[in-house]
Amino acid sequence: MEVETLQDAEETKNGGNDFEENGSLDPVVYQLVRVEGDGTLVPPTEDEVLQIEQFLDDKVDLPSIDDVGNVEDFFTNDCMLLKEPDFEEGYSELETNGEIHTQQFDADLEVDRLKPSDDSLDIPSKCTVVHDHKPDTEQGDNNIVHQDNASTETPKSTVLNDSCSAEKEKTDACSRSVNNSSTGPSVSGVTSSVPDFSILRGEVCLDNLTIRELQEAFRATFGRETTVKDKLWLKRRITMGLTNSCDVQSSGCVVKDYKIVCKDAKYELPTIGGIPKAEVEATSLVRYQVLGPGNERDTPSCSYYRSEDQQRSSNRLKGVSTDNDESEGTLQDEQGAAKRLRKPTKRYIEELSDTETLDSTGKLSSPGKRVAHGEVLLRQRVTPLQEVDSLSITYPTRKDTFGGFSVHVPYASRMRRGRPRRNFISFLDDDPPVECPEVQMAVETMLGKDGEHVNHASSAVEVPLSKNAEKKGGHIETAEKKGGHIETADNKEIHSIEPEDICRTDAKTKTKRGLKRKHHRAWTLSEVLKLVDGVAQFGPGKWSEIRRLSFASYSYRTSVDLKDKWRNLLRASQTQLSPENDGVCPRKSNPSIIPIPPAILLRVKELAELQPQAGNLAAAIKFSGQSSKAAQGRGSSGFP
DNA sequence: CTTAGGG
DNA sequence: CCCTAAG
Repeated sequence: MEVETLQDAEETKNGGNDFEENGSLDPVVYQLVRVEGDGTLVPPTEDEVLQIEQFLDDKVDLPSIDDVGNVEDFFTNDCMLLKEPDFEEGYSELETNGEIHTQQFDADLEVDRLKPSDDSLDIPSKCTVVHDHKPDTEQGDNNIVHQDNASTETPKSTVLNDSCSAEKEKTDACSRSVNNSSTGPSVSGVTSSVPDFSILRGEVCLDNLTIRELQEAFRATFGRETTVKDKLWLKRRITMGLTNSCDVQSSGCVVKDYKIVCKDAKYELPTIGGIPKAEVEATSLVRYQVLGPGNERDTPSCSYYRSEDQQRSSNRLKGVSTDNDESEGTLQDEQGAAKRLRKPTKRYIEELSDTETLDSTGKLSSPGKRVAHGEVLLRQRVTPLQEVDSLSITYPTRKDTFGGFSVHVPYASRMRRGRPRRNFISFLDDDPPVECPEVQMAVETMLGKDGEHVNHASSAVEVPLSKNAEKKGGHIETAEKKGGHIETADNKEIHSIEPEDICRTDAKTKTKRGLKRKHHRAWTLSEVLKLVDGVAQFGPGKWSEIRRLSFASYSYRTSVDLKDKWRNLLRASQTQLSPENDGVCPRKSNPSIIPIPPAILLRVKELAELQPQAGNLAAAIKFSGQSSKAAQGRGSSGFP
């Protein structure tokens, strides 16, 4: 089920939350259990709970999700959701409830959107008002249109699988340029591989755009093409993408510098706090999209780029007036001084000596280059107890016993950190034995004990920004306040092995760190947006502030997380927007990763350039990793 | 405890 | 994400 469909369902009904309002909600409680081969039921491990719990706080804001099929998938595996009263009806119940709940969490989205960033206010739990401004005529229209588009547009998988559909989309683009005779003034017939971000620059009323321009805007927004020719749909999608909200007006929205400004100025996206960004945009955009790195004027030598990307950034920081043609050494010294000096960590030292013995060719002088090497070493340490050859894929497995059965399970996914599978009946009957503190928290907040947090918790339903498209399980939320306890699951993950996990698992056992690794939570679009806005407000480095004010509702994001994510965003904005990559996912065009919308990356880039400029010059941002790669621009044969 | 950086 | 160093 796609988001817009759900949303429309809610729009037409507009009363999807009624049952929630009057509190007559049927307190159906789902419990997660594992079904064994003999039909016995076994309580979940903590891991499984965690997997499910993840969807508690994740909220859907991505344009496309696969739900229905996954729900079915979910039941084909060894986990299922049981309706507490009589789990025999679990299946049908889930389906109906699934719809209800999706509607509901759609409403929760609204809560989230309406929520002031400081999170200090109590938000009314219903937001039916939100949809009132939508003309009724449009609602019906939308319903039809959306269904239509769902089938005409490239399959949903393309949303999640950008690279694989690249070819197809290109052909689509070709045929489109033939079929579509509409003349877009600024959009050339040639579908360049680089999205035309300029379509969103300045003040553009989406209503005035042609279909093709809308498509281009869509592309600039989502980083992928679309063949949808429906204006309404396109406008809504673009607006949704730019506002990161499902609640958008179908018309009357004006794009102003990548952000949606509604005509009635009723709401406006959080802006980069008062910072004049127009000119920066102009320069940075042009440079990256059109000129490319190799075309910066005052940088004639190629070695300049190859040497340090931070130099480029520092130059950009200084604006157009890069009269600062200092030598590399000078710049590096400058930045080296700005950087906090730090002596190697113990672990690092250990690794150094370790690799020294293992591999004399290890470059001790350049620790940064040793990353790949280190990973290899880690992998080599994996010593699976057993290996089971299944379908030509060899998974490291270990033996485990489920209720008397001895089976092989993937090594990584069977870190049983949960309770033993005893006392199953009481598990169903008693209060949900919440072991994970996060789940505990979520449940508590949903129970309404903490009035301030109730809405936050229920509004924190979002689809991860990047998830494994091919093997994602269902995720339908059942967030209820009345003791409802949410279970969704990503079943397939149970059967798949993330190499990373193997490494981690092994590393943990090796190092005997009993500490539980924090449950991985993919960053969602809205989280990223919040982060970006936070940085815009408080500046980079004020992570605790950002966390307190912008991430009050996301208890699981620490300031370190924010910092890390920002670092990644910087890298992404560096890599993903560079002309060489043609906007394609850098990492082997990994299909499982939904690229961060270019619009957001642009903001990141702007901030990265703006902030240090405001502060001191030497505080240039250091880009690492791909920076040298990204900097190795090819020819200066610019773009049209 | 917070931030910065390397892993 | 984790870990550690430095404030």
